Amino acid sequence: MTAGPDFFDAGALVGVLTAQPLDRVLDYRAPEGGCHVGAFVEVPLGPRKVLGVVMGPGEGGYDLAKVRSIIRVLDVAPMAEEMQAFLQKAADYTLTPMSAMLRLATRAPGLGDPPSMRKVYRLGYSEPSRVTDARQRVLDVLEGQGDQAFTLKELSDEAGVTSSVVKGLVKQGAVDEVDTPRDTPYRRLDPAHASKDLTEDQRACAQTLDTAIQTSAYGTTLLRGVTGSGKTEVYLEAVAATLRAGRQALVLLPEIALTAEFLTRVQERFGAKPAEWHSGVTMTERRRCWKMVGEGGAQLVVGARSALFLPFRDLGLIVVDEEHDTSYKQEDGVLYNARDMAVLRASICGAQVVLASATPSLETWVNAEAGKYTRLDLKARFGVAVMPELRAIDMRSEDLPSNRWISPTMQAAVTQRIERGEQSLLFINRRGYAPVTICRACGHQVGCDHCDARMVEHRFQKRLMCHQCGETKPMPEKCPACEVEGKMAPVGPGVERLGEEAAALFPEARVATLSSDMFASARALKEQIRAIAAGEADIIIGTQLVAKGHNFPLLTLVGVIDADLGLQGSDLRAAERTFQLMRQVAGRAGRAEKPGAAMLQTFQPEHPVIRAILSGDEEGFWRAEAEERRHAGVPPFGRMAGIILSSPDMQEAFDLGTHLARTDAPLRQIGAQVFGPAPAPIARVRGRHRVRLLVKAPKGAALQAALAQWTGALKLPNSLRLSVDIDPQSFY
DNA sequence: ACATTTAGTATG
DNA sequence: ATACTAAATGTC
Repeated sequence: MTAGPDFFDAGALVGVLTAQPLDRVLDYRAPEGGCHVGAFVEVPLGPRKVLGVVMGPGEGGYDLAKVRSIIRVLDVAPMAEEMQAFLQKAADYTLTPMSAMLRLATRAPGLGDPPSMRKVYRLGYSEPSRVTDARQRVLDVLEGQGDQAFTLKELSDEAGVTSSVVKGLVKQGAVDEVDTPRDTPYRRLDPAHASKDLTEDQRACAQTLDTAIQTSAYGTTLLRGVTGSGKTEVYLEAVAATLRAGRQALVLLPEIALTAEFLTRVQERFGAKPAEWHSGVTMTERRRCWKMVGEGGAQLVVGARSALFLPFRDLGLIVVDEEHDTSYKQEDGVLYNARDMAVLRASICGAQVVLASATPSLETWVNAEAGKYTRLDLKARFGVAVMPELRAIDMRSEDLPSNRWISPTMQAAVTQRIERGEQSLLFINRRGYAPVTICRACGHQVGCDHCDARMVEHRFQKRLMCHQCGETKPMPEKCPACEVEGKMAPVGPGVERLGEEAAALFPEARVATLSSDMFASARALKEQIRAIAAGEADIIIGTQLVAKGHNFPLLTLVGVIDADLGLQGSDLRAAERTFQLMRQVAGRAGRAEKPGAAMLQTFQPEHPVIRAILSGDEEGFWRAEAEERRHAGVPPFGRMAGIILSSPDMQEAFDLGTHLARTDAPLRQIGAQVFGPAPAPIARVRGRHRVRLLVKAPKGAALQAALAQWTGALKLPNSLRLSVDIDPQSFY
């Protein structure tokens, strides 16, 4: 109980932030024994007991007779000053109440539980009467790990014996059974356990990262390298350097499905598995992870984006693997981009960030070009990869009935593969239901008269609507550009529809469909992928999912059904996404010795993006795309925000949106424009209709302040909810 | 008249 | 969030 400016004696007035959605600090009296700033506490709130954190001295100004007392200080590591600063800055940036940030940062069950005990096992002092094989393995494991304690499960698994073998040794005193607090430290990771032989290239990159880590200062590095170039080995060396420096490391992965494989690699490199943090982890394990991260009993955490809000004590490195992946953007609740928040957190606590990707996001590429990030390029390990033959199929000259998507040219190419016993992949770059209206004669897409966006068909109203500004018009009979009649068609083939078409076109072929919403579990999906790799399908139909680093040795043709869907207009990142997908998918075709080909069906073969993809000029693509965005004043050369209004009543949400759009004075003040209201990217969530406004502001503008002023003036009815999405990712 | 659902409000 | 109160609606 040290006194000091951050300590409050029993009965002193302190300010406590609770995880309840009251966006202010409430006054309480310090408990028996006093408390420090940052202490996690249990406080009475109305009739309930809730979790809170001591923020500082109380504000006063509230009837002192009504101030209640903190019930107790919880038995967890207090919130570090850096963590508090991080949450505050993240709250300010994303315009999220601090209470919501605190909730994010305390998403572990049973934090307030009294400490309970569990049994762990260590090497004992007496010899066992009979040393069987199984018993010897148990003793070997314990001897190999020094003074490390194992749970019964960890020990028996590691030794490959049943728990009764361990229990037998306990009875004889050869193994010690000790009661310890329930949440035990994770096994130590040994940075020297099994250093891999790195290539010259990898070693150079690892060396640069090592040097950066030794500065103990903030810095961000873009680590570029195609699949198979050994990015993982390089950043695992950065993890090793961090562990040697005695600091903690965090590796963020975009998909839970990929963590199991990654954990194995960590174990091979460091001799033990790291802590894990994602939605699939059990409650008990979550609590252990949270507590141990705070106490320093976890050196490395592998997890999903929310792991960024764990209470690290001394975080020295954050790796964001596949940094361009869109799943880093949280799309409901607190809206944040984990990649950007990683950089923010690192800059506060003096950590290094490694952004790893084969196809970085444009934001990251621009930051690297500007010198804000260090850039490291890994060359392909096995010499220059053989690029597949790339060509466009001009859909304007293909003879194709409406509602058919596989062109005769594509069909011929697939037939050829089937005859040769090779596989074809038909790829759809489509997310959600977002049809585009296109003229099948000239390729013209119907655009909005007021915006840069193209119009999409609205299912209920049988009209075209601009999802940027909400403008509608009837579906035109003839093409506004080439005047041909009856060729206007909504484009939007689904995976299922494409699967049916393939089955009809190739009745003798085995068609496998890969779509994330078609599998109940990650396991079922993995099994399907394994079966395909083994040659149990002739034609694979897939979405983004197949672009994610699977190896199909028999695959020699990739056909992109709708290369245009992503291009032009409604999504500012669409060109970038299309490009990234093509690069990944093209790399997929013909990885083994058989030569591969990629074909893109397009109505716009002269489009710069299609041309850049076909020519394979990566840097050229980024430069051209950056230039276009600079001209348009959109991210990263301008700022954007979305305002999402949700209500059970669509009209109510629209009305408020219209009202907001009319009272945009605070935004005009900073030179920002408002578009909308229009249906939000996800127009209905749990029975609530969602309407969105888009705000576009110049780069230097004080966007958050203006938005706060703008939306703060409203008094919302209970049924309506408003949330602000800074740097939105979805535009459909 | 009473129970049941719904909307609104306060929480130190 | 959540527990409570007040108001509105429904049932016997």
